[in-house]
Amino acid sequence: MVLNEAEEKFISAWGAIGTQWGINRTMAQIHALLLISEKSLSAEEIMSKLNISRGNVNMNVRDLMTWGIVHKVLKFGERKEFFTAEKDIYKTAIQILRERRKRELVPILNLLGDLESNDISDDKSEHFKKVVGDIHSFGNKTNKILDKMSRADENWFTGSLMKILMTK
Amino acid sequence: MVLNEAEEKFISAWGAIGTQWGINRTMAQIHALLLISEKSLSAEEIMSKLNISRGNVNMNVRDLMTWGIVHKVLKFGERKEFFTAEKDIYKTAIQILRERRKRELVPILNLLGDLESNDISDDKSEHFKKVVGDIHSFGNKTNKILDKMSRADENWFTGSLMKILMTK
DNA sequence: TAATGCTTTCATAAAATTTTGAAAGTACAG
DNA sequence: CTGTACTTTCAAAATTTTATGAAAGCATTA
Repeated sequence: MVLNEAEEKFISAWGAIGTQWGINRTMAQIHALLLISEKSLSAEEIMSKLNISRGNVNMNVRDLMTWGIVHKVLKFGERKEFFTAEKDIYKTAIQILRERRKRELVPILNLLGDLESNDISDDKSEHFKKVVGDIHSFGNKTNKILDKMSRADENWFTGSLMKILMTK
Repeated sequence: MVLNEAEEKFISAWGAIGTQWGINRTMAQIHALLLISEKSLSAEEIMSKLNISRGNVNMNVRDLMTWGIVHKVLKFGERKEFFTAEKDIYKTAIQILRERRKRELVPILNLLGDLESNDISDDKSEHFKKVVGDIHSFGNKTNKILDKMSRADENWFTGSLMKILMTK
């Protein structure tokens, strides 16, 4: 149960990219492994292919499931649980976009709103208000765009948006 | 030389968001501090406002400069160096987009290309080839879109793109 | 009910990242 | 050239994050 060179390179690269984007390496590697596995894998198999502990697999697989890009698969007659990754890369990307928007962008927009409305402090300078206002406004626009994008279909993304951009 | 409550909240939040996106907390906080400082600040001032060491300031400020979102300011008659952040949040976002594309997306596209062309390993399955191919193709499209976007002007982003998306 | 086969938890260990601060480096002024 | 006012470096310390694995939990089967 060993990975070949190409598979290893792919998994390593996925892990490295994940790290740069604030995702823990092992979680990204499990995702990569499940992507390139045609069949769903058991915890046992993930452990042995990536050489990691049971607890580590359990935690990271569950985390991947909260992102909605890995799913549990139950096989008839098998007591064990198996896991599989969404294989459509477009769907995967949209799902990550959607989750990050919800988990990270929305909360900071709320905070910026608070900073603007609440009179937390009297000595807020005009400059501070402007910076916060600008970021809030830009963030709101981005939020709307991402929200729409996450509802658009793939054809729109690779077709219309591409054309609009490329003919500019 | 103390920050008020609103300023502290803003800086903390910026640091927290940075962390989630793979940027070290202090670096993000220095950026936030420079954003809300109308005047450029010396290393000394950053140290005392954020309560961090000289070395830490030096390393992170230099890193922020490599991202092109913080700049050195020299004042006549002053031996000291001062630092300032780009205050236009749109320009800042585009600059970060541009750098991440260059530093992170381009290298992974190169690797995916290698995995496809080189015969690194004989036993590459059809499924593996498909996954790598799909990701490569999606990555290439995204790369082109981001490249174009990073050249577009703000009006296009907040005007045209918005309209296109909102009327869908 | 007890044994079995598996999943989950979580305190502790290990690893990775970040921070410190003293020493070395640099450049300018006198 | 020497002193001064700064900046930079980097080994070691502190902190944060991640991983381990044994024990507890939970169904199912005998």
